[in-house]
Amino acid sequence: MVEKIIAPRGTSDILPAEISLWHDIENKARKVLEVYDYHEIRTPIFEETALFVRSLGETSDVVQKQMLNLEKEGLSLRPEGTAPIVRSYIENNLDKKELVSKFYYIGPMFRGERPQKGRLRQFHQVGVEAIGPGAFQQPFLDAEVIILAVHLLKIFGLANFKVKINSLGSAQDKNAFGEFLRKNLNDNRKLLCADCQNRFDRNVFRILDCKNLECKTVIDKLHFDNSYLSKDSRDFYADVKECLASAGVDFEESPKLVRGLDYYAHTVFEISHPGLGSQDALGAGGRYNNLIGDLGGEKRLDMGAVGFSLGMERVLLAIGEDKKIEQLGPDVFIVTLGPRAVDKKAFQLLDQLRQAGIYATINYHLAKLDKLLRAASNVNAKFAVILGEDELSKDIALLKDMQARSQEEIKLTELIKEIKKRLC
RNA sequence: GUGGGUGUAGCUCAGCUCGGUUAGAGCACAAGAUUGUGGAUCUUGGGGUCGGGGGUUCAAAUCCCCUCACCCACCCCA
Repeated sequence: MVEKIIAPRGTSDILPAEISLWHDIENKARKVLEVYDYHEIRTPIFEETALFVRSLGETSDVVQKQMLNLEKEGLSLRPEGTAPIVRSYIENNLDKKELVSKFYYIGPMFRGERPQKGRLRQFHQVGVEAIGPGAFQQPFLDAEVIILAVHLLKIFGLANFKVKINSLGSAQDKNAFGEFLRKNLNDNRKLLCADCQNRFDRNVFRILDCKNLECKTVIDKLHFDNSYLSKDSRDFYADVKECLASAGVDFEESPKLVRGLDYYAHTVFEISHPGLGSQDALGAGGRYNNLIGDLGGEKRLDMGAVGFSLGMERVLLAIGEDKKIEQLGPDVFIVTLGPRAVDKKAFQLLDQLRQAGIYATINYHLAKLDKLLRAASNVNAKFAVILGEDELSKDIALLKDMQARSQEEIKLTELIKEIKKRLC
């Protein structure tokens, strides 16, 4: 007995039956993204491990336990899209070549987590990054990116999602925020769960979205007054909110919103959907000005950068089964009844139809007429062309409209013209 | 990485608690009723390493151990 080889854990095949859903959201996404002046970039699926260690943070869980390393030393499959794009931006000197760099990407990401609903080891993201010097520190870019994310989700047919935003402030403010948390949580430190005891030193922000009930009550007692934000940061945040409001984006301020990746500062946001269960984030993003310098870009240029990514599997989950796009069937299903399964003239006709750009297929096996018509009906064919021995001897075909259930004899020489006419 | 659940026909599942002839149902598929006209009905039929491996037993889908995969939650995140 030969041992069966199965797909690796946490991966799944996207079969032809469901690919139209993917094409649909990819096509819609590309159209909207181009309208917003974002352009596709394709970076490698794997990178130097050091790239992610430096950008995501050595202590982040993604780096510590979720990275899929390749056997070739020092390489890892990309767990996210931002760091590779920043790497490419710097490596290709785009900061010197263009004032404005607005990228989008669509593709697979990899994380070695235990699979769950809405969480795979190979998953797909569509995301954007807007990077540039000087002017790119404007708050309208934060707003633009959030508006774009919302626009995409709406175009995908989603409505029931929630946008939460927060500001972590500048790098200094973020430190102050951390101090603020440590100071105010210190008295109740013993009430926190074991995980949070750990987080207190390692990454105090993570305590804010702990699901433990004890921790939640402690956190709810905290009073967030943005006092740790500088005046500039507060103004910046206010501008972002104003832009969003005037664009009609329905958002909710969430002072407890923090992100797990180290590189975020200033604006952070997250879009969640109630139908997704425990992994309810459709997408998330924020501002990461410092990452460019941290990865070796020129600090003197005072870079600005902001972006987001959406999880495509989660988008599809949210869209739900009921929205399944109907499979488009062939325009023409040729039914041949000759002694051999496929008659030569029928095959020629098939080829001519295809050359004319008409979606056509044929029965490749010999069967009775009723079975073949049933087959044509099962694949949603618009027309059946019946070519039996009678028809072939007279150089005609029976053109059958599958929906109207009507049929008529057409000369073979005029068949393609007639089909074209009817398809219009 | 931790906890719980599930795995039986192409699909959805029953059977397992309490071991016992040839492991079932619905849907799907195939043949026929209808020798060249599709979505209905009826009849008949093909299909199974019971996830995999090991153990207990006269006997295992059923009990025990190991393992793999999926699902849900934790963790983390898209």
